[in-house]
Amino acid sequence: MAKKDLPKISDAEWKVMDVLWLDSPRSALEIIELLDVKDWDPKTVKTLLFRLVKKGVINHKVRQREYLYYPLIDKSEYLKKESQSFLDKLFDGATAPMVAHFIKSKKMDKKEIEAIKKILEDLDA
Amino acid sequence: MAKKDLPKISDAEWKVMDVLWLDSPRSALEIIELLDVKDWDPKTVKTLLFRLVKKGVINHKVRQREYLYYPLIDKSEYLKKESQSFLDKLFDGATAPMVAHFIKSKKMDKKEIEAIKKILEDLDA
DNA sequence: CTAGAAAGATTACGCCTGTAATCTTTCTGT
DNA sequence: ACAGAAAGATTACAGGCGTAATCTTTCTAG
Repeated sequence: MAKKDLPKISDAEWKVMDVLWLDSPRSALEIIELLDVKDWDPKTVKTLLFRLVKKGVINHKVRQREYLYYPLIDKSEYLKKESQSFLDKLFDGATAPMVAHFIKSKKMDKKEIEAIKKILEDLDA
Repeated sequence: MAKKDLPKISDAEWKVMDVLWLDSPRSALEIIELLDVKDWDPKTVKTLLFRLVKKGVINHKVRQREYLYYPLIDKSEYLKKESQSFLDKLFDGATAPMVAHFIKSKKMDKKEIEAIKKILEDLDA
């Protein structure tokens, strides 16, 4: 289970993946419309899809004369990987200080704070 | 106070900055020795320093025939910026789910958990 | 059946990055 | 005073990325 070989996904590619992770398969057209980035040329999105296929992150099957794209790798894999490198790079791998940073800087409302407390309590159990 | 114009720092440059943020000013030689990355050619580090100067992230003053480098921008500025984009990209800006992700996936020890609880308690006060 | 539209495939292009090598200037030791 | 070392400055170079434009193939409307 060598999972270090996750292909790298660039920021722009990530936005495309977010659409596919939400629901798939999707045609190129659908993806273009569902993207939160509205000012990309359709050609640009096609390029990103092409690169993602080449990298082995997604694949497509044919429906008539267009493709339906779908992810080959779970978002959770990438979440784990990206979270880890974020943690390592900015907080030298130490979780608590990182969490502290966010808690202190992001001014969460009561509800969010309670949600986190709940999670912590459950850990104890 | 437009602070959006923080120059971008690459991963390799970040490692150099970590040394300077820890303590400065430092000569190129000192930086090379203090880096946790040991297999970089000294030339590589010089290049990174050069680029950082060009970007306006650090500066240097002359001591005899060598330079002493020091940061012009606080680490906290970059922490804020990078944390925010991490949060936006992976968790759509929602802090609580992000924190939950780390708490659940990172298996912190008792002490870390207590530390975070403490921070949360203090918020309430 | 044919011309234009629409999908996908290929190519483009400049900037950033990682990773140095080479060139230039300036000390330093003999 | 001069040669070699050492710092910094400039140049290199391939691969990734953002952002498309162009080329090719294939449908579809008349």
